Amino acid sequence: MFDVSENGSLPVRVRFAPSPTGPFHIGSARTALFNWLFARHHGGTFILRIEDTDRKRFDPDAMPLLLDGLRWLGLEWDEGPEVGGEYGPYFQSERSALYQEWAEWLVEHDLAYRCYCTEERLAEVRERQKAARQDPGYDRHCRTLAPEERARLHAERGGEHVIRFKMPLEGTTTVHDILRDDITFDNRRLQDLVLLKSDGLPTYHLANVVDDHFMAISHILRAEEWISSAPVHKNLYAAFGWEMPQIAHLPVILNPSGKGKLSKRSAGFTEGGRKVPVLLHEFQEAGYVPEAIVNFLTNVGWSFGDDREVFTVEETIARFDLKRVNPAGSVFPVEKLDWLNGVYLRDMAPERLAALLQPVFERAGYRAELDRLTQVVPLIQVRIKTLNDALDMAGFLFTEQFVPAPPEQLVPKKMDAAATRAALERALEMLEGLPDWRAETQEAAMRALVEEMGLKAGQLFGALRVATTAQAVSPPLFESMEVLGREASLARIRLAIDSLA
RNA sequence: GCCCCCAUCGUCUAGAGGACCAGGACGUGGCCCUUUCAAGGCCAAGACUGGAGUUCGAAUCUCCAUGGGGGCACCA
Repeated sequence: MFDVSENGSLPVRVRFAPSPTGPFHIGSARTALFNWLFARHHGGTFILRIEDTDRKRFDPDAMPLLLDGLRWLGLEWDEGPEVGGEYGPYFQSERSALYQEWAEWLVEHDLAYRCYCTEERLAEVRERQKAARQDPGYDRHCRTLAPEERARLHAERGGEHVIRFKMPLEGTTTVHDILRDDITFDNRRLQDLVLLKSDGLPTYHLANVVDDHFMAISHILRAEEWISSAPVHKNLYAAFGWEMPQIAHLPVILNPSGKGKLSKRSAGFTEGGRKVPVLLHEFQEAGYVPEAIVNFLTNVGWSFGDDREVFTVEETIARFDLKRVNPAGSVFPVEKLDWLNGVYLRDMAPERLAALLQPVFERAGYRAELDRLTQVVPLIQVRIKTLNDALDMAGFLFTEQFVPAPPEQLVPKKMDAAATRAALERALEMLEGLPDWRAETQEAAMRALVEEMGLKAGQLFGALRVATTAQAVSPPLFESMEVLGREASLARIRLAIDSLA
């Protein structure tokens, strides 16, 4: 039905094919991103296909997480759920008839067979193999059944069976991987994989081949863990007489703190004692922005060139080249994401940052109006690496019930409580008399006071900082006080003076 | 156990036989700036896993070893 003589000249059609079994993992997001970049670079089509053939692991929360996540990252799909397309349906659960039809076709052509083995027998076989130190795998018991025996088993099991692929028993299969060139497998090591499960639904092996064919997929970009089943897929294409898409296996992302690939279980603690986000929504909740995540992800396993680390998606699309993907797995460099996110936050238009900050403050229980946030942004923009950092940095500007710092924290180095109190009293007096509440006006007055009292600027400013913000670290003092407002600032200073009594 | 993939600073990477006593970035350390914290500027330390080949010449090619990773389901 598709006359594909020259695969390389076909229009580029790639798919991201997740299965809705849980939250959206950052590694999957990277696979999606690379597919998307590849499609956009070649002016091709990016397809989203939902591989929901595992009824046991299906998770109803997964779909919204997935779709929202992709959209949040800006990875719009051209065909798939909610947008449709000519090659649908895009849910595998709605394509059962197609898989059954082609599985039967294989059986009819003696390229696959019905297997009646029970799970118990399969487990037994595995046990035996383990005991005998043999390679695990199906023993092909049902591959060569005599017709009578087959009929007997069919009746005995009430017709329940799976369909298995008849792998060639000899020879080798060579798969051409775009990143790794030819990979050759010994067919004797390969399995008679299940194609159609006893519930009538396909396994990945059948579904991906049938769908990729009928959806006219030109290139498969999938994770490295599929390498070992690639030769079976290749044989399946051959059995069907279909041309196999070009294929590239993307490197895995490894766990930052230990061994193995990055997984949900990696969400432990890194050396710095910080929680490592692994799921896309965790990155979102931690206050990372999508542009930073996209930029960050393109730097893992791929590099822009020209010694550049920061670039726009448009630039990435223009340059993206599969051949530059590094086949080696890489540790997830979280610290670099913090830096990059900070870069994006600093370069962002202040209005936009204010808008992004609003929901963050509100979720944290603050009442944060946009115009107020807009005043605050200039004070914190260069000081935050994630949106959430703004909470610690500027929360004091939004609290309705101010909780003062313990009095001992008010006392600067080389001063005692009495001296601090005296300094604050004098400062209060001067601030109260100021003609206006601009930061410059405050600063001029306070610098004069420093002179007058023979203090160091850091001492007075430090005491005022703790008094007005209840923090040892804050945005610049006078700008903070300006935004805080005269009354609130003075009230907090009075509170501090009283606490030093 | 078997099969497969991979291998450059702590980490992410550049490097496709001579331009490399190996470049960039994050992180780290130091200095400058400075009211705290950042940001910014300058500087520094820091790597071709090992061994055999091939070659006039190897981080780059080949082989072996080692190390890391992935896979061996009626999960994807």
